[in-house]
Amino acid sequence: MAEPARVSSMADVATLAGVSVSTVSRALRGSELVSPETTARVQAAAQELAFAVSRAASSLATGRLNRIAVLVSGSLGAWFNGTLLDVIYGCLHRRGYELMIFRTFSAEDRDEFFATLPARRNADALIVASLELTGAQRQRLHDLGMPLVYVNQTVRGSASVAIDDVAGGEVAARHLINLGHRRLAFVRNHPRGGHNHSSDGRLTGFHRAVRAARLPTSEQVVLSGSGNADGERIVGQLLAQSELPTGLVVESDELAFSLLAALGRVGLRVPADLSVIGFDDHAMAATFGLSTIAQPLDLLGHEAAALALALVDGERPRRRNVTAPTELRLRETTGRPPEPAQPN
Amino acid sequence: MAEPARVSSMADVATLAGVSVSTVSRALRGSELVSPETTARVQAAAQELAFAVSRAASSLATGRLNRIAVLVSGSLGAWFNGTLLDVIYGCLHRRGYELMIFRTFSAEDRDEFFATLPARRNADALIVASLELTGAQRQRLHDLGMPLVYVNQTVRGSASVAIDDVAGGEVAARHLINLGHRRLAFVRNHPRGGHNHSSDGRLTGFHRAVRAARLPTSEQVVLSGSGNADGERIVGQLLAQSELPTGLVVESDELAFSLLAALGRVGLRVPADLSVIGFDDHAMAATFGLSTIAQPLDLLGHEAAALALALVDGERPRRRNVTAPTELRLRETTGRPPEPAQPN
DNA sequence: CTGTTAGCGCCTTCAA
DNA sequence: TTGAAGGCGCTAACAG
Repeated sequence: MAEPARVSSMADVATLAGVSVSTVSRALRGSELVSPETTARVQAAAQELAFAVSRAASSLATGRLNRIAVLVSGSLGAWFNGTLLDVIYGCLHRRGYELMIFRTFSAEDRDEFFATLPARRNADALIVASLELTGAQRQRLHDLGMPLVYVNQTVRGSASVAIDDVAGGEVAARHLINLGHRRLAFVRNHPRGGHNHSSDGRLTGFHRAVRAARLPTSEQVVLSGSGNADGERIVGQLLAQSELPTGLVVESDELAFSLLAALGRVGLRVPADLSVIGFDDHAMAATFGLSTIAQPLDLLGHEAAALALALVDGERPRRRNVTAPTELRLRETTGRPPEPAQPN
Repeated sequence: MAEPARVSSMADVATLAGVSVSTVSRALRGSELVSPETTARVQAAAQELAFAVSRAASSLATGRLNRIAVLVSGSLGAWFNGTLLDVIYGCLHRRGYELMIFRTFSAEDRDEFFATLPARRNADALIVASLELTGAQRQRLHDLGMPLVYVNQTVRGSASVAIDDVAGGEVAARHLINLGHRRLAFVRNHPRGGHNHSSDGRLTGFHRAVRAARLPTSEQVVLSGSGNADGERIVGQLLAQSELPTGLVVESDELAFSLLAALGRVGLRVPADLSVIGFDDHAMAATFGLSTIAQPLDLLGHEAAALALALVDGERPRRRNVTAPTELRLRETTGRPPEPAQPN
């Protein structure tokens, strides 16, 4: 940049408007203390210079960053992350807050985050989204001394917003059972080592429904891939069964899509031969007619943002731990099982 | 927050380490001027206090924000935005830069952005991603006096990274023509009023291929929906034709998915009755076997970030206008036309 | 209603 | 190799 092209600051605006810097500061923030004429003059000057406040300087002076950090795991392009961030962005923007993103892919990323704590002193609050954390890590976040909100994860002593994965998994399975299915499978995904609370919860719900219906446990199976595109592998496991399950409860829609495509390739018809229900209500679920358990990302995002902002404002929100409802969204991939249910 | 829980600053670290603030500042940034022992002592103190630098203060002092802003249009969860942001985030993070997002949905959002210019003085550079701008708006961005990089949009006098939409559209159509198709349709999307350069370019390429092959122009049609989920409507337009096209070039994969689902519903088989090729190589394209023209988002993101960083560092990058290649990705939705091509 | 005066926490001279 | 001093641009008292 040959010519630094000095960008105007409040001092320039002040000079142009013929007032002091303080007045500019007040006027631009709409203080009642400034006369309408002065305010107008200041605004005109600011406009003319295309002046924009330096948030860095302002933050330094006030101690408020006007920025909320969100820690996510996995690609920003992943459906869950992208959608959640979008909702949160909207809420924050409306309130004059910025969104700051921290992404972690690997355990190393996580370690780096916890070693450097970049959110500290650089955001007014931290939202932790769907991230599996160790106890020590949670403690460290707690010790940060900044407002903290967890999404899809309930942590003692911290604010949180989450869906009930167990209930969702239970409804998914129960709905198939009520349609007459007797042999079910739960399909899950075991990515890059480590637990996944959501997945675990959904499976727990699945088992609960199976038990409640007194279905023979031996006929209910759990299939697992190692990625959301692992449909082929799962179909392989499926076809290896002595008797094919007629209903599949899939941990997530993304995995269900892959499965659906793989089923189509081997000629299994859905739902004629096999019913499939996903989980999430991914944007593409409606397009492809996938029955699913909808997760209210809108609500999760809104509540998370609202909680964060409330905590920043020093409020004690009435409900620090919000549970958002899931909902069965029936479409075209689930139906009655192929043969009449045989009474065992 | 009952107890403000004063978070430690450099002064605290300095006290604990028994040195001056300047030394802490230098040590923490790895200055060669500080003795190894002192550095170690400072680091230990910082560690103990869980100290993190206030970027606001640091920015104010240096005049560098260490932050790049990205202006996008539409949801952060949209495939293009999410994926691009993810790539850019990675590049920036590696270089110690933050990502700051500005999202615009509507014309009003855009107006707000241009009225308040929030990126000004709050980021070191601005990346404008796939956004249709008026001349006045581009001028205003230019006048911002900050490094500017456009993605998928070429602007005179500014750095840019873009794919060749025309070439992509041409290849898509040509490939169908070479497979024997004679009646083609281009399927596009006319969202919330206004042009779309990408779409226009792809259509231009389509026409070019048609002309080069000397296909009867009257038999090539353009179908259009008003949203990426408008497959049904397009199938309606399709079935209203006196003679069905056998090959469909669809402006984007997302629209193609919706179309594919709608075609399935009316019983049209792909590619037996109809070939479909999309554009983008959306994450789901591989899953569903959609043939498509791949857009190298990775490359676009990397180059955009690299250009922005280079400009921030005052470098004159050799290539200010990068064109990224598209690539035909053949999968299962395109094949030979149903009947033998009839020589006109 | 407006101006003056001090910092906010860090980085960068300049001295030592 | 380290410390002291000043200032980045803004806001928040405190005067007037």
